[in-house]
Amino acid sequence: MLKENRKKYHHGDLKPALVQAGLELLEEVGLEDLSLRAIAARVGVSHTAPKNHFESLKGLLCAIAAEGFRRHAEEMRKGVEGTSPGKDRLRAATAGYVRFARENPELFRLMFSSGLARDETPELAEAGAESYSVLQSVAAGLDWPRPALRPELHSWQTELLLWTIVHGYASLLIEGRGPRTPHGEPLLDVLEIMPDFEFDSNADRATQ
Amino acid sequence: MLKENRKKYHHGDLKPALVQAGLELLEEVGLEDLSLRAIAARVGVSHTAPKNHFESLKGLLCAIAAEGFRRHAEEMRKGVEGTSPGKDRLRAATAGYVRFARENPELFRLMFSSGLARDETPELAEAGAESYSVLQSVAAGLDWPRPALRPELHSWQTELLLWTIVHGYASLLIEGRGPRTPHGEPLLDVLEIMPDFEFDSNADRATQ
DNA sequence: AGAAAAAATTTACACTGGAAATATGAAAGG
DNA sequence: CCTTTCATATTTCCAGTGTAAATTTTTTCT
Repeated sequence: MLKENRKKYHHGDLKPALVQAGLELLEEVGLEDLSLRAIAARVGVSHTAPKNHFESLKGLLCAIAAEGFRRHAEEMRKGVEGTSPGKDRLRAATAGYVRFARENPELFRLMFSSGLARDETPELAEAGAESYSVLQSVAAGLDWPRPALRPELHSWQTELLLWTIVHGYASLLIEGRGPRTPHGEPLLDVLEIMPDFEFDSNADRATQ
Repeated sequence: MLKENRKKYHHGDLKPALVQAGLELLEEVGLEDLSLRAIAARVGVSHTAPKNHFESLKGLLCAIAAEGFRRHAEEMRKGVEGTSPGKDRLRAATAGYVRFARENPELFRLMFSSGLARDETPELAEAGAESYSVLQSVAAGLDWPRPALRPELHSWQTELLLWTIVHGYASLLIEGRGPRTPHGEPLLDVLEIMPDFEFDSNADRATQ
């Protein structure tokens, strides 16, 4: 009986509005200065209104981070689609991963460096898994044949290695601690240091 | 004229005492709940006393993080000394890096994920560089001969790759987002996924 | 219409970091 | 020895934070 297109009561859709406002404010003021009261004020409600939709500030942050993971996954998928398994796909996925971090540094920090994973909601866990699954599918294209340097690596190790490299890279980059070229400029392309995985045309049939 | 062993005035050595108390409280209550007032209270002074030694809370956090980087470097050096350049040294350094992160997760987050690098003090910058230099010296042992997979990699790229892998690994580990084996257990040894660098006895002479 | 439930506000409280004025105590100069 | 000086620490105050409880407003259901 709910008419979705009609404003239902006081605000209408406060819950998603808070998430949206939080996403905006997050990049504007930074993670440490993001406050529940400021988010509520931007939406135009009192600072206790969110309590009806989120248990606490942490709950709201979980929802914001979850939306972040969905966009993170989308950013990688966007680049990946249309590429063939192998180097092009790897380039597209890693580029998407790093691009997302550079364009949403505070959101990226909320997702990965805020300790939110310790008490994450089911929604957040699922969104995080969705993001990782994109990387997994890319790694699947590298799984067979195996990386030349470690012929004995299992596929889950290849995935982990890929994730570790691209994540460490993005983390250090947005934190301002490197990576930099010897000339001091930020190194923006992770592929410049990515170890060569071995590709050939048989990669397709290995990707189930 | 200063007699170091005698209490000099009100407190004595408030500055290092605050850093020490901060290091302790940090791991006890976590980065987000660490407060200036709690640190001051632990030392037994008023919450405005730190103002005489640190410009603000951020300044105190910088001093804590700097001490963290020194211990971080020490943790790696401790394992590295006595090893010969190559795989053993790599194992020791990476193990130290990850061990430090596991034993001081909140401190590690303060050092690398708190956005402190944006307005870091000279002390913090120097301590961070000291820590990185240990990794550099280890990478030097891998520099010649070059990693098998990317024969064209420059030495700074090898350093960066090594740093990226071990840092991404430690970050994901303490954040609880992986890395995990397929059975769900945390993967504690980064070498299980580390790409093989090529070593031989000539590595020594290449390390100047 | 009236009852029930949901949503949002008001008020209050215990925290936080920082600014300003004040007090304390140690060192230095006569 | 006494006083001055100055770094150190305290007291007081303020604006801001998240959360809980009681209350008001609006929607929904019978």
